[in-house]
Amino acid sequence: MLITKRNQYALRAIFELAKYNGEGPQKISDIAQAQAIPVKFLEVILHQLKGSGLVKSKRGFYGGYYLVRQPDKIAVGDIMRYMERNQEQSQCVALVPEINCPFKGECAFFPMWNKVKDAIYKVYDETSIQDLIDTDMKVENCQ
Amino acid sequence: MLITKRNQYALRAIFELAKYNGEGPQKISDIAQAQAIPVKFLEVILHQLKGSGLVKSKRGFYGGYYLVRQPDKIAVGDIMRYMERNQEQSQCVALVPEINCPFKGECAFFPMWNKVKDAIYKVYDETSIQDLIDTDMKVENCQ
DNA sequence: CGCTTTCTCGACTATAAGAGTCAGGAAATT
DNA sequence: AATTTCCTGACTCTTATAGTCGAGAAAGCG
Repeated sequence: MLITKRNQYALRAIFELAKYNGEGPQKISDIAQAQAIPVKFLEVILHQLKGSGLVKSKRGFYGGYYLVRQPDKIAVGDIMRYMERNQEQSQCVALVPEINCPFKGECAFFPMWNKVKDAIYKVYDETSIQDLIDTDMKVENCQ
Repeated sequence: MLITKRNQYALRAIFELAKYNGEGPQKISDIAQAQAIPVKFLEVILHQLKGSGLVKSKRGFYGGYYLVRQPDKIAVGDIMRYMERNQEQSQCVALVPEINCPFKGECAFFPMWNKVKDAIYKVYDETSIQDLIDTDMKVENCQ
C-alpha cells in the first residue's frame, strides 16, 4: 500500500476539522464517526498531529480539536511531510533505509526514486485542504 | 514503504539482465549475487516476470534468463505496471481497495490520489532501463 | 464542590501483507 | 547418464502497521 492508514486518517481528520473550522473545537468521537476511523486510534493520531502545530486541542466539556491555520493555508504536503518525518530516517526516497541498502545509496536507481518523491510531493504541495473541501462539494452535487 | 521488495528486485533483475544483454542467458544465481537478492525469492520473481513478455528463459547448462527487447525500449513503467497489476484490484490509486473504502470511491481525496499515481507513472514511463545503466556508469566514474 | 466530559499517554496485543524457504520435478546440454 | 539450470506449489517466518486498554488529568457545569 502506498499510503498508510495512519497517514490517511491524519489527512481525513484535518479535512474534517476544516469543514467545521470556526465553529469551535470538534470532538474526536465525532470526527471518528464522520470519517469511519476507530476512535482510540484517532486519539493517538490527533495527539501526534499536535506536534505539527497544525492543530490544537482543548479538554473538558466543550473540548475537542481545532485548526490553527485556515484550510486554504494548509497543504496536504504539510501533513504528509510531518507524518512521514519519523518514517524516513535517511530513506532512499520513501524506500530502503540506507542502513539496509546493499549499495549504500550509491545505486543507479537513486536519482529516479528522488524524482518520484519530488513528483508526489509536488502534487501534495499543490493541494490545499480547502481544495479538497471544494472538490467534496462538487462530488456531492453530482449525485 | 512505498515500493515492495519484490518490485524492487524485479526492477534490479531486469537492470542486471540489461547490463549483459546480448551475451546469452544469465543465471538466476549470478543475478541474485550481483543485486543482493535471495536466490530462491528471485526464482519466484523472475518466473513471474515471464508473464510480462519482457524476459524469456532457457533451461539446462547454458540456461538462464534474457531480455526480449532492447534496454532502451523497456520503461521502468512497463515493469512496475506489470508487477502492480495484481496488487491493484480496483484500488483507490495505490491505496484502499474500493471494497474496503467506507466512501465507495466517492470521496474528496480521489482526484488527488489519481494525480499522485499519474505523477509517479510519468517518472516511471520516462525512465528506460538504458537510462538507468547510463546513470550507473556516471555514478561509478565519480568514485 | 463533585460530576461529567473530553483529551492524554504509555504500554500493550492483533493482524495481515510481504518476505523468504523448501523440496522435489522437468527440460537442456555435455 | 549426469549435471546444470529453471519450474512450481505450498509452506513458514517476520515485521510494520493497525488497533486496543486502562488509568489519569484538565475543563467546564450545576
